[in-house]
Amino acid sequence: MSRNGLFEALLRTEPLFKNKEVLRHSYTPDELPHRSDQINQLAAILVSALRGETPSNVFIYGKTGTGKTAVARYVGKELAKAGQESNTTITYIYINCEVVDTQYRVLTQIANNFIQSWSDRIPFTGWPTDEVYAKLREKIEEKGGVTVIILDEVDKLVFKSGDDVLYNLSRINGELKKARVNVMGISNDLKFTEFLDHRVRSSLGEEEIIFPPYDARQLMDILQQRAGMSFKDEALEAAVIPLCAALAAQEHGDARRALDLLRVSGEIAEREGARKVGEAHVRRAQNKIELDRVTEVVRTLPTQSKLVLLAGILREEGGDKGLTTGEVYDTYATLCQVANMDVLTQRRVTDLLSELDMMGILNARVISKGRYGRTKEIQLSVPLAETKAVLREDPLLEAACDTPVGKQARLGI
DNA sequence: TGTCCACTGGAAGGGAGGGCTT
DNA sequence: AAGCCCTCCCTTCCAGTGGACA
Repeated sequence: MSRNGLFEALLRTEPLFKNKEVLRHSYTPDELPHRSDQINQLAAILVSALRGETPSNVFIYGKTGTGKTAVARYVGKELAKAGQESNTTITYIYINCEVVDTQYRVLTQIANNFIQSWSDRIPFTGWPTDEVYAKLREKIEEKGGVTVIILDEVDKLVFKSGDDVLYNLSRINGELKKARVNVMGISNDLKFTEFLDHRVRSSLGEEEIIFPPYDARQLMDILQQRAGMSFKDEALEAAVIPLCAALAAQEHGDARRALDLLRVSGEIAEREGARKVGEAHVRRAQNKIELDRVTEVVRTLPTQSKLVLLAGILREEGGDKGLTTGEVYDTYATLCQVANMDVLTQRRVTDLLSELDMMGILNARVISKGRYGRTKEIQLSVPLAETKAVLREDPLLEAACDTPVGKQARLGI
């Protein structure tokens, strides 16, 4: 084959996408279908900023992929735009607390928004926190008007660093003369305010907006809108969008998942050189997304958890069904020796099993076997061969992967 | 009906490691 | 550099338990 031949075939296939970016998470569309209620609610709260008053702080709740971030950013941008037109100073700052997850970094990030020159910026580390806070106050005062701060995934911040940031931000208006600050917290954990100091809770939760999950029909509208922008005409078979919507609706109405499905289906179809995206591509995309998720989770597991998981896999491969904690632990202990790792106590392994259960890698339910005691019945919920292949990538586990266990070991295989 | 198994899962505390302050 | 504090991972200890079996 000539050197050109490698790409020739790929180049000859007609692309199905017009603009793939539209399907990515980072894209904020100009129109948000089925969210006009929430947009209006939020706008009604924030409109007082345009009148020079302090808007109430807001907490926004809703599961992943329900449009919280998109709505908050959209309204924030519109508000800033309206501020410009009416000559009111409105600053809008968006912070994702999964990335910026300490009090120091949040305050620094906000303050640096007001500081243009690099040399005056607050450094990543070094300053005492209250000095950063003082600088932030000074800068907000200098700028004047209303500063809207959006703290996305604020629950991550509170769980990692406590509610000090929220407490400080909720007090800041009392210390400002002309300027005003409004905080908008976004969380997908409905119960998370229980962990907050009551003063913070009452001050930041002045208004609450709930984002319900999308149902299948609403997801279809969203997909339709984005498909029009991202795919070429006639690139999708009629069944594709309803199927993506139905599958995502089963996953608690996650629009992000629906868009992922559509994008991955398109990628698979394109790679195969298909002229249209069909139902089969969506099914394959569904499997691929799920496998990618599992692979990623398993790959980043700590070694001890990997060994516990491997113990389960080897036992199930050997034909053992309905494993108990004791059985998994025995095998785990053997594998530790092979891998030359410390053997943890059974108590600790119980916790690791519970963690794997929570991650959806296995199913552990407590059962009683009467005379023969009470235990967890463990069943893996990931494909054995693929998961084992991921574990084998870890050099520490290579030898352990080929250890005969359970029935096999007894038969001397 | 009582016993007893094989655990479960809470509580408390040790110790390593990282980050911050002095 | 030293000291302090916090977090994470782990151990030890132990009371509690659903249900098969005698």
